[in-house]
Parts: sequence; structure tokens; C-alpha cells
Amino acid sequence: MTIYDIAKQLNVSPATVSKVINNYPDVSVKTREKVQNFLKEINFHPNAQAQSLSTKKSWMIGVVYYEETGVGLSHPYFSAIIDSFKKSVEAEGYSIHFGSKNSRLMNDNYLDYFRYRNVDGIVVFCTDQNDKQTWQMIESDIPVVVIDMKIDGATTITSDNELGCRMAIDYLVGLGHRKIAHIAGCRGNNWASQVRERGFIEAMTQNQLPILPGFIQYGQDFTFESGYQAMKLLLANSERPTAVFSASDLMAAAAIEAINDAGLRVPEDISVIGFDDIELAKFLKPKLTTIRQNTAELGKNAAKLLVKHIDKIQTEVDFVVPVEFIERQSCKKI
Amino acid sequence: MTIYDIAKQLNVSPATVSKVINNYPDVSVKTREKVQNFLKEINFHPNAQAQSLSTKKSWMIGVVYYEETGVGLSHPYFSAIIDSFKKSVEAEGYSIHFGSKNSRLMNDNYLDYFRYRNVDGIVVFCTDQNDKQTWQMIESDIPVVVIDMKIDGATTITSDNELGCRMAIDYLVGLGHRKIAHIAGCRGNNWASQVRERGFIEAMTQNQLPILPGFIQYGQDFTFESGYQAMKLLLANSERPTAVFSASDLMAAAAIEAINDAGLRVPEDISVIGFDDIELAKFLKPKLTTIRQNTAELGKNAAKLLVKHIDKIQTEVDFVVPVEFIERQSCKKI
DNA sequence: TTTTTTCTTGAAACCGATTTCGAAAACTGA
DNA sequence: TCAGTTTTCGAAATCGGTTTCAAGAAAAAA
Repeated sequence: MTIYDIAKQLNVSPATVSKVINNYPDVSVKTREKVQNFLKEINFHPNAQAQSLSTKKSWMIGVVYYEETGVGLSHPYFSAIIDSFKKSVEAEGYSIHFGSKNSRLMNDNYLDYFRYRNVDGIVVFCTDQNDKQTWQMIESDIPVVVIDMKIDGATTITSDNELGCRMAIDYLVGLGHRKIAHIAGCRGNNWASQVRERGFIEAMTQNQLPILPGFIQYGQDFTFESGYQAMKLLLANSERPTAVFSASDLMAAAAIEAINDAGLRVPEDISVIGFDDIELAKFLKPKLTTIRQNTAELGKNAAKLLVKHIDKIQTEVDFVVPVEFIERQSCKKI
Repeated sequence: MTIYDIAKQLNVSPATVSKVINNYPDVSVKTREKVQNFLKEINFHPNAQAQSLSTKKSWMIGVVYYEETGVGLSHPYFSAIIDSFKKSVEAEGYSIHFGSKNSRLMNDNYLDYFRYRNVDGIVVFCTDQNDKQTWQMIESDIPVVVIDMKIDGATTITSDNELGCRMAIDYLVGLGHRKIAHIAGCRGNNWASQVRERGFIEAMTQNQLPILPGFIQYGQDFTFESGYQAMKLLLANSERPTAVFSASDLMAAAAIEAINDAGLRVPEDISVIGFDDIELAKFLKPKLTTIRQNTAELGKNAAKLLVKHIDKIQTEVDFVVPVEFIERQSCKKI
């Protein structure tokens, strides 16, 4: 059933039907009601493709994330943000569509894909600063919002990582710790990882504490396994830390495991603090003290900013979402 | 840049350009190469909407899941399946598009939405058997695959829940347990919950063990909180179980917590076994023995079946994916 | 009542592809 | 060389909407 069929049935023109659907003012009340009733009756929904073709608006938001870094759909941090993002854009009339490198299209980058689909905007997740594809998208004419990374010239949303680091270190210092080590997310271009490492260093400096040699160890893409290795290195260090600040909860979990495996206990021997507050955190033994990223707000604001960007109301903002300190049981007074 | 522009540039007709793009045979080698080279040069991608409009094929797969039951995007079981599903359909040329009840469209059901978008197929997740919307979709002309539930007249994919239950109970029985209780997913129409409860009962019967009064307790949508309450009830029972088979890992985690809070220990006092093998399972103390659902296979086969369905190669299958027994440390010989 | 203004309406062009079908061009073979 | 085939090509219709604009109808002003 098309607007042509409807037009014929009602003895009006397709143009009129279209106008009713789109709430144009130049339709008389009588005609409008006649058409509206009929539309309701047959539960008419226009064809999205035809609509997009002529309006050049698809009401789709493209979503990309980078599987390579292991931060895929199944990472709880990511999926929580997407969940919230989805709800918010839907409230604005958009739907989300996942980017793909498609065998059929033989496209080797996401921008081409999104161009092909004519998405109205793109949200990019968790990537490194040198990623070519991310830059391609940012520099394109399609509105883009980047989550979890600041980039000049792009609209970005991030958690207040500096604050989070300060909270963590101040807390540990408050408990009397002075020998505090850091497990960084990775060595390389991951933005969050770099920022948290810098945040750690700054917070230590502000507390006039030295960072002992070997007290920063690097994970690999925030994974459990790499966190475990990093913690082992910290334990093998000549000086042993009394507290460890991990750049992610997953690595914190790994650290706890490594500490236990070394015959030591958390928090009695070593305090551990994480970052993220994924669901896992409260199931660890001991329950993990951590810095919570507000995934709901991140997703919601990403959506808001993107929609504004699409509507040309504003461009290029760095939006920072507050973090929250979550005290549980993995840290102890020294 | 459209095929018309290209046609003009190359002094051919739009029809010819289209034919080259779609590998029609009736184009001479010379012309074909001329066009192909140019397409490459300008990195041309046709307009998806225009294509869909004329071919009536959108190369999009609709995905629905039910937030109400808490089995949203952020549930690790769900997102792992989607992840695998996504990869498989992309290999076949499709992309995934999330269903939405959209403020703009004012649609109050997913079928209308998917009709509007002209998706080529739909995958439905985790619902109860009486869900009207699921039925609407199944009975529609759009190919549908349902994950995690069997329904007559629909193509479905499920884990081998019966086998999983048998494995769990046989294992516990092998360890000498006779007083085994079950925490069910929920009281109501959830398919997985019902099947596992039945599976529990059958496995107990096969082992000629009685199910003591009050030894089946119900959670609410598999949540932690409800699992905790259920376990508390089991502990308050006049006879105390020596082992608990939980219908999900999350509820098993809750059970462990409840047992500990009651001053008892797992597995020394009570053995606990879960279902799913989500990431969490290996982080619990003790590490959770559980039945692993093969999310990768579930997603992959859902994709395969759906594509076959779309291509009209086959319809209506109940595909069952094997489960795997994962022994960790939450169960002990009695 | 006539003129002017404001409301309604629909014909037609357009969005960017696909596909049919007839005709022209290029080959056959005699 | 010419009739008969086979290739190659493109005009035009189609998919299902939107939007402009001219014109007719109705209402308001004179």
C-alpha cells in the first residue's frame, strides 16, 4: 500500500496524502481528517527508503566500535553506553545502525559504508588517536561524536579521567599509602590509557609522592591476562607497592588474582583500586573499590550532542562527564 | 555523484553504469573496463536507499530484544551472541539494524518498524512465549529467527538446555549430593526458565532422587537480587540442600553471596552450579562451575539460518546448540 | 456585486538507483 | 554481399515518496 493507492481510494492526490503525513499546513481540516482516519485505519507507514531518497535524511545513526582493541559489543562498559545512547536517540526519532565492512560492498572503511547508507550522524567508540578511519569520519561532512577520546576539531565525550585519578590517589594517600603503583591500560595510542597514566602521575606529584622505579606497568588493551602479567612484574619489583591503581576494573581483577596467587592478600597486604565500575566489580572478593564512569550519562549526552550537531545547532564541543568514587572493600588503611 | 553523472562523464547511459555495477553480462569488455576504472577512481558507492527502493532488498537485518526482562544489550550473554551474529551476517553482505519504538514514527510495535525499514529478516531475542509482538513478527511475511526459545511454526535456535541440566545434576550426583535444590529463572512465561526447571526435575527423576518440598525457588528475570532472595528461602527451608543448581550464573553469584551472608561456605557447606558461563563466572570466589552456552555458535547459526530463510532455501527449523560443562571450584564431594 | 486576498489542491519534477525491451552494431556463414 | 545471429547499448518505466508552483475555490474586503 502506497500513498498512490491511498490517494486513489480517497479521491485526492498523492501530494495531499504526503502533506497530511508530514503535517503541512495547507490542507483543509476536512481533507486532513479524511486522510488521517484512513491512514490510521490501514495502519499505514511510509516507505523509509523512498522517504530518505527524496528528503536526504535517513533517520539512522551509524555506530562504530573497534573490535581490534577487544572493546567490542560484549564489553560491559561499551554496551552500557550504547544502551543509553540508543534510548536517547530513539527519543529524538533516530534508530541505530551498526557500521560494517561488508563483503558485498567490499568497502574497506566505515566512512564509505556510512556514506552508502546515508546515515545522519556517526558515533565512534573507543579508538586510538592515530586511527585513520576515525579521522576520515571526523573530517567528512557527516556529523560525528567520539566517545572516550578527545580529539581537536571533533565533538567528543569523555569521563573526567583526571578527577577520577585524583580521587583514587587522594583516597589511597588518605589511607596512609605512599608506595602506590599504577597498571596502565596499554603502551601506545589509547587515549584513556594515556590520560589515566598522566592523571596518576599528576595526582602523585600533587601529593608530593615519588613514583618509584618500575611502579608503572603496562597492560595490553586493558585485558585480564595483560593485567595479570603487569601485576606480576610489580610484585617482582625490588620495592613492593602497598597500593595499586589500575586503569580498568578488569585489570584490577587480574591484579587481585595475581596478588593472591603470590600468597598475598587484598587489601591486607596490598590495596587495589580500579576504574570503570563494571558489574564485575561488586562480585570480586574483596569487592572492588573503584571509580565509576557514568555510562548512562555518557550515552545520553553523546546522543544529545550528536543530534544538535545534526541539526546544526552546535559543533565541536568537548563534553566531560563526572565520575564517582565507589568505596568497597579492596583498600585498607596502612 | 550518481550513476547519471558518471554516465555523462563517460558517454554511456546510466543503464550501462548500473549494469557494470551489478555484473550484468551484456556489457562489452571495453565499456565494462572503462566504467569499472572510473568507479574505482572516484571510489563510487551507490545510494543504498535508491537501490533498496527499486530492488526491494535492503540488506539490513532487524534485531530486537526485550529490555523489560532485563536482558538488554548490556547482558553479556546477549551481547556475545549479537557480536557473533553480526560478524556472520556481515560475511553474507547484511548489516544489522536495531528495532525501535520510535517517537517520530509513533509505532507501538516492532513489526511496523521493520516493515517501514524494509528489513530483509529479523532476529528476536529472549522473549516469553506469549509475547504478542514476537508472534506478530513470526506470522508476518518477513523471515524471522528466534533465539533462546522454541515456538511452533518458527525457526528457532536454542542451547541444549536439557543436556545442560542433566550434566549439572549428574555431576552433583556423582559428587554424592542427594539433596539438590533449584533456583529457577522466574515464575512465568520465560521459556529458558521453564525448560531448565523441567530439565532439573527430569534429571532428578532419572537419578531417582526426590525433589524435597520447597526445593525449587523462583527468581525474577534471572536477576541478582531475586536470586539472593531465592537462596535465602532455600536456606530458611526446614531441610537444607547440599547443592544448588541455579538457572543462571548471575543468580548463582547471588546464591553464593547469600550463603556466605548466612555464615556458610561454598563449596564446603553447599555446592553451587550455574548456567551460562558469563565472564563473571571465573571471577567469583570460588570460581563458578557452570554450564557454558556457546554464544559464538548460537549467533553464527542464527545468522546462517536467517540468511537461508531469506533466500528461501529453508524454513522452520529448530536448531539446538550443544552446551559444555565447565568445572571450576564451586562444587565439592559431599 | 466585484475585486482582492487567502486557502486548497494536484500536476509534475525530482531523489538515485534497476530492469525491460527494442534497436543498432557487430559478428556469422553462405 | 547479404540475410541471420548474437552482442551491446540505452530510452523509458518503475520503485514510493517529497516539494514546488500554478491555478481554482473560497473567503474577505471594497
